[in-house]
Amino acid sequence: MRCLIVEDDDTIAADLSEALTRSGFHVERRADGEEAWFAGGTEDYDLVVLDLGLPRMDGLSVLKRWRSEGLAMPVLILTARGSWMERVEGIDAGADDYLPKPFHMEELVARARSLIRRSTGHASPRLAVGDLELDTNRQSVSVGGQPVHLTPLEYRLVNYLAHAGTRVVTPGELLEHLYGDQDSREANAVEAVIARLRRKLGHGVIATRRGFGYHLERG
Amino acid sequence: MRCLIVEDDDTIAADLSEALTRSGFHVERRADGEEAWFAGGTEDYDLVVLDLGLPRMDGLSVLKRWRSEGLAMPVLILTARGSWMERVEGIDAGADDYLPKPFHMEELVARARSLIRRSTGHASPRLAVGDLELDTNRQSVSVGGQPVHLTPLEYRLVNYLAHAGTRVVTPGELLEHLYGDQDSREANAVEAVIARLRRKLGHGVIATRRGFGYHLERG
DNA sequence: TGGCGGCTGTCAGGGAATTGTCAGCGGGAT
DNA sequence: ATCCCGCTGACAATTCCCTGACAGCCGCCA
Repeated sequence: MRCLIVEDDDTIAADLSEALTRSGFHVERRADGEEAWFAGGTEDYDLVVLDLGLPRMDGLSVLKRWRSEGLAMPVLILTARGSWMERVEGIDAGADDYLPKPFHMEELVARARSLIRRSTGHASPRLAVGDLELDTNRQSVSVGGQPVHLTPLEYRLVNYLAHAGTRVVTPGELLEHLYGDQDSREANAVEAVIARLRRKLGHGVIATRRGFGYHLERG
Repeated sequence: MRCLIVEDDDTIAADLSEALTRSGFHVERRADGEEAWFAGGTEDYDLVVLDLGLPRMDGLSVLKRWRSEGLAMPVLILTARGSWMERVEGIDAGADDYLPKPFHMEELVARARSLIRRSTGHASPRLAVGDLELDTNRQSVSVGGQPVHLTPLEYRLVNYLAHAGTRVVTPGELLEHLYGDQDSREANAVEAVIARLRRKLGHGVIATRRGFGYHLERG
């Protein structure tokens, strides 16, 4: 984990650096706002600890500029004790956390870890088999990078096939999973959906094993 | 956004409720730990505000139980002033934030919004999806630079969609997060709001995925 | 207190997308 | 060659969604 400390006071910076290093961060430090802004935009940090009172460009401006440039790394700001307005401003500017000075190093480290924990794990769950890509979060499907519009039933079928990987799935299995079996459709229903899917996805995606069932074509 | 307040003091709870409601949350409240634990496990909240001193089960235990059950919603705990040990414990138990009592409502609201941002993967308080721009600090919405006047309910819906990015949101999800589902509206209520929104925002902003739900149009 | 206006839930009608069924066709397997 | 399984286009029923109208509710102001 790579951490940027933005702090003009040498003593505090050294303490921060030591505590964070000890808990496993690779630490870099900038002492003024402009340098900090540049570093944050150029390098890729997992966490920024930002003091608000800085030479050349104050912390809030640095933060706002980062956010308006679309930089999303977690930022923990250090504020003066008791000045809650400052904290509100910081949060409104896009800070993820603040810590009033003076603070205990244990607390800083705890919050740093908490921020890291939060910021990771926002990946959207995706499945890919061959040319087919399926984003289960957005419930969208694409083939060779091209998004394809699917109806709910079509999506459910592809979803099931994708979860099966390249295993062969029988029509009966599909019937059961698409309709839940209580009101049974004619067996042909599945074939019809498959046909519509092939028209949309192209004919190289869903393969038929005559007598057995269907499976997705491996890449 | 749906928020659970866990607080045994009626006055504080009422103040919290009012402030959060005003800034666009649907608020529910529980007064003791056990009820809170149950509600948190049963319903789907976007945020929990948790007091530590509670009847029947204390706040930290509630929080730990939630986390051990795999519930990941953001939790903001209210702690006694100055007891930093309590704060560290809270964070270790899985809290995402804390606020020492007494506090200013503005700060609570700012932190609540910040937590929502973080949990939905947004850094800036200004969300932009396609032509739509939403300022969570000012609770204002504009399309293509033109400010649009929205009613509270309309704002809450757009707010929820914007935090979801371009993910497809089902009507049921909207129903739950806008109203909570204790008093369930007819499903049509959501459609009605969507229709009114489209009249105001234009018809290229909110897209329908028939059979799935709604999502904002990407830029 | 009473009227007024804004907000929001409900209802009913209509239009469009979705999907099950059917019948005919084609192509592999034996 | 023949049989059978599976494919496909057409069609109809159904489901889903949009919209305008209306009414209840609440807060505001005279």
